[in-house]
Amino acid sequence: MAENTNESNSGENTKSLDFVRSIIAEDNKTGKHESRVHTRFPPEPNGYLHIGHAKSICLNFGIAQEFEGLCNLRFDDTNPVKEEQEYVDSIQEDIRWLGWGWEDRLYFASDYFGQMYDWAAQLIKNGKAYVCDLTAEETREYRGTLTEPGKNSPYRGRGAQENIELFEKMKNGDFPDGTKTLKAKIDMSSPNMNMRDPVMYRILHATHHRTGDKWCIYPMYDWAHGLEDSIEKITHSICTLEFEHHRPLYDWFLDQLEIFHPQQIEFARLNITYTVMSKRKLLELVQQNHVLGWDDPRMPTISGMRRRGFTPASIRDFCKTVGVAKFNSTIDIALLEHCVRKDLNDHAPRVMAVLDPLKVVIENYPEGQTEELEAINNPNDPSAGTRSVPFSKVLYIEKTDYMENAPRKFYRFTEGREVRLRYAYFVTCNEAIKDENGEVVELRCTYDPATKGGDAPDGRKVKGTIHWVSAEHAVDAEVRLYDHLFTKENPDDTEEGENFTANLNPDSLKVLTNCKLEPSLANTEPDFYCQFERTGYFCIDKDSTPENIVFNRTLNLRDTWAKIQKQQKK
RNA sequence: UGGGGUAUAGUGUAAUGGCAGCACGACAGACUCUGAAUCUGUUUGUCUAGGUUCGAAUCCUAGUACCCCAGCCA
Repeated sequence: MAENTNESNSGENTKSLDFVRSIIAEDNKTGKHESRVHTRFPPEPNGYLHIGHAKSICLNFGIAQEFEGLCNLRFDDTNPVKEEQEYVDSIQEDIRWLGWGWEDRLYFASDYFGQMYDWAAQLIKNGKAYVCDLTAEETREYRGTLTEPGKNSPYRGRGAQENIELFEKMKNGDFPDGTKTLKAKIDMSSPNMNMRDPVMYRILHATHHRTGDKWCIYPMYDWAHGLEDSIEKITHSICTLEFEHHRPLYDWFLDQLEIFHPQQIEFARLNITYTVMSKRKLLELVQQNHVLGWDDPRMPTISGMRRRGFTPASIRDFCKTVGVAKFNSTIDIALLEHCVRKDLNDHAPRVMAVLDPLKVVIENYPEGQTEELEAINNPNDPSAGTRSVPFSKVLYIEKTDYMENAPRKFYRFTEGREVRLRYAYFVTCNEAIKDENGEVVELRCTYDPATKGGDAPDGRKVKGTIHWVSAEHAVDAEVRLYDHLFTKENPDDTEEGENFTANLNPDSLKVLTNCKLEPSLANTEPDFYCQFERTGYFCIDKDSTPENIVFNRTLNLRDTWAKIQKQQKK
């Protein structure tokens, strides 16, 4: 089932299961559905997948894997005016990238339109459905309100034969859009609005991305979805909470038809702080150019997170960690970031790169000399080996690694303080040279030749170790820094009359163009990712070219010093 | 004020009548050639009020708060 997932836990073990898995384990035990487990992920191809979908994907494909069952990918393409092939393609790419597969079980609701039509005719013959001539507005009026019952449509009493004929004419395109619907005959006074004669088919003279102009009537979700599940012999139809009060209708259709009856189970959708999760809002961000596209690295879309450098394993880990329940919760984005850092920490090779360069001259280092120093690729993974990094008289370090009149707690460069250049030497700063504006532009330093490699033979210690890049050998690059897309935990927390976009973070993207990389980064693969030591995790952006190397910052490293500074400012 | 749901630490999530646990966060310390990682410790919780019981997060009763539903969207 899953192509490269490590997570495995048998659905039968005694570990605590979430409520969905508990239901399934129980059904398995009692032999319901012959102890078969078959789930499905049923996206509508009307947008890009986001992290909320990933939760559902991991749930459905994960359950199938754990219970040794199957999970189908099914496009719920019942509304041609909103759906496009582009989305069909991107959705498949994203699910595969996440590490899941569906073998030959790729299905489309549109392939079932014929069967659905026949079943509708059956309901009509049984007096359970009728063609209604009410307009959309009239239908709304007849439906009643939350506290008042609706009233029967004047067309409710049409005979079966008349209904059949009208329905066939609807199918044949004899009526314009919106003039007729097929409705289920249930109960206009039901306290559940969904049961007040819900629409099963509407007339839509629209070209469908798969069936073309073959159909001009299209089934509504409530009518279609259970049938799709039933046709595919789905045992457990897992969906989100808002479908809870659609379940009686889901059940009603299947009962009337007396066909295979899957069990619908609802769970709470995923919410995360500092971002939005509705397709509508994501679309608005894209269309109003608040972001650069669906795959903007700040977006919570799968494609955005992929471009940002989040790994499939970390997203799967996150989805597993957040759990499954019916409580409407909001997950702290720090948990997502934790899962990403955890995976990257294990696998990302370390390199040195300077984002905001400050020139350093080692005054007592021989002019024109270059030494190759050995650097460890991943301290957490000895098998990653080592590489050599060139050292010379003129270097770059981060501007933030020097401070004038630094406090004792500042372990980096300040006049007279000895620090270690990682894998290189102990170096002492003698003087900071300033430009006419008083800004520090260069550090004059001396090194201790006896400390080559980074250790002092006399055993003396230094508190600080900083990264550096040899100026002569440095590779230039552009680096894009990302931060939360919104400044508020809940972007919908707005002033009266404001839209969630009022909470957009103006600093969510910062582009740095004068970054200096160690030379090993001159040629990298398109999907290369790494850790810039002491800075964060980075990956090559799709905009990167050999002439203009572009890195995205996936996430910064946790930064205790920044935290201390922030506290002192308060 | 119709109906359907849900309430456990700052945020999530376990415990199915028997010691309220875990993760993330926060805080403190150890270690450190990444102020990272790692390790150790601390902190904070059963929505409220009654009841049943030797014993209640769990069962009962009554409240409270929040979410969802009046598309020919899904």
